[in-house]
Amino acid sequence: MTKSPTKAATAKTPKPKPDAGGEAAVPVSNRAMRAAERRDAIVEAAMEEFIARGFAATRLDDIAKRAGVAKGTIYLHFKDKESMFEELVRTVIVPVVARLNALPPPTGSVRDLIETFAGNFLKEVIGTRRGDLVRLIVAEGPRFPAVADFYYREVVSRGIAGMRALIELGIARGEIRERDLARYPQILVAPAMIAVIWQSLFERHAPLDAQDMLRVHLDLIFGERRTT
Amino acid sequence: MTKSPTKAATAKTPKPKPDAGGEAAVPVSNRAMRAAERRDAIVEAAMEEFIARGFAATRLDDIAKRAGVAKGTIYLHFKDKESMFEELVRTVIVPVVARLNALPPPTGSVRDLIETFAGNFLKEVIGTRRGDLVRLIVAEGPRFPAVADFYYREVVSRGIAGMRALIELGIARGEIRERDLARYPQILVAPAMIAVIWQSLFERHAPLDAQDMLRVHLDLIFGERRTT
DNA sequence: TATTTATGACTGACTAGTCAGTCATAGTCA
DNA sequence: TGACTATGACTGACTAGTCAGTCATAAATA
Repeated sequence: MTKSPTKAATAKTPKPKPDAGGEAAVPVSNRAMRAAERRDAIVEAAMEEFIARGFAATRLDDIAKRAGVAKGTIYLHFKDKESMFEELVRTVIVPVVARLNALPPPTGSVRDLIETFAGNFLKEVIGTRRGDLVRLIVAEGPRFPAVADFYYREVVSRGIAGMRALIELGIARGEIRERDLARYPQILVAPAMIAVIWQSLFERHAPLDAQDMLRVHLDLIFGERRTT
Repeated sequence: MTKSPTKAATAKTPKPKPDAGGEAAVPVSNRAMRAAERRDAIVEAAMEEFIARGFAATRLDDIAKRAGVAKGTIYLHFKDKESMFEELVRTVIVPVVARLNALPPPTGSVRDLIETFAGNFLKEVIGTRRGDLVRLIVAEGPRFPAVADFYYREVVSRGIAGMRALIELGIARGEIRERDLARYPQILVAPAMIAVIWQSLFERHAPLDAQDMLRVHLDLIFGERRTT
């Protein structure tokens, strides 16, 4: 994504930048647009590299090369490697949170709600780049309190609160038996997190059918299986 | 640190005198003994540093200093930084696995067995150095296939197999309703893993009563709470 | 042309790994 | 037993290399 067809071809390109055809929308100045494009390319490249090598072992030269940009350009957008990492996490996570917040169409049973949510999670996180980001946060969190704080505030605490609300609704409606579950929404989420980590580490040893696993887990919580 | 004669300054063994006689059994030569001691000191120091900083950001100089040893000494025991890391993981994990293998005294209900197991896990892993090691493996696994392989082979696959056996026993005895659980022992273990990670990352934001959480989870699996 | 933006060669700090030399200990002999 | 030699564990200064961050210069843009 954002691979932006153009500049990708190394900085070498003499820039056949005719823009003749009218390049569609040019909302901001052409210049600002290209700058934003570059920033995105850098973020994407950095994400790739950080996930693959971790913070300390990632070289800015590699990020620059992958982004098709000179190293100095990175410093036009970010103060240093560390703050780049922190901003990166924010940049990638914020839209996901926004999407999840706009989720619940209050229809059907609580189980349906949660199942929909799990489906989205499955599609959008487990086994994707974003899943790897989660693993990266787990990995680097202790060395980046700012990242851990941010992640807790924006993702974990909200997620826990949302899940708790759903659980309480489920209890009130009689869908969920175990009343103590509301005290530990982590239990509801745990298998999904495990699936994320499993895919990163052990997929090649023993592939995991995350979807099916989550279904079994929901059966456990909501009682007997609902007829599919 | 002042090279002076008593460089042994580390807590490790002032060892002012070899005292030939006393010391009951001195099976190996004094020399070999001290070498082994040093190796242990290095392993311990390396564990500390790797957990705190991750593989790439850890300096061998720091490990040496913490172990009270010169840098060159490390290379008498390990080929290089990478294989030191790998051996370290083995060294720390093997005894734990050994202990777990010698565990189940086949008494009581399946729930009792699992509860005992969870209690041990709580005491020995969650919130301890070993828990941090687990997080470290999650963090570095993708960059150290050898470590991930080892961990999968020695810990994960055995743990999953063991849990599956317990679950099947529980189903056979009618203690566990959800038959599909046997296909995903991960579900049984997930909250414990989450607890490990939570303690590492979010304890200061929101402390987690892991013991209580695991109890609730078992209630979920085994049906109504058993009278404590 | 003047100004803004991008480049990449360069620098300086830092570190994994080496190795010639030291010295406590084990071994040998008178 | 005491003296003398051999061993090899240990040391730490050093080398060769790496990489984050800088900045003079070039390119693009207005």
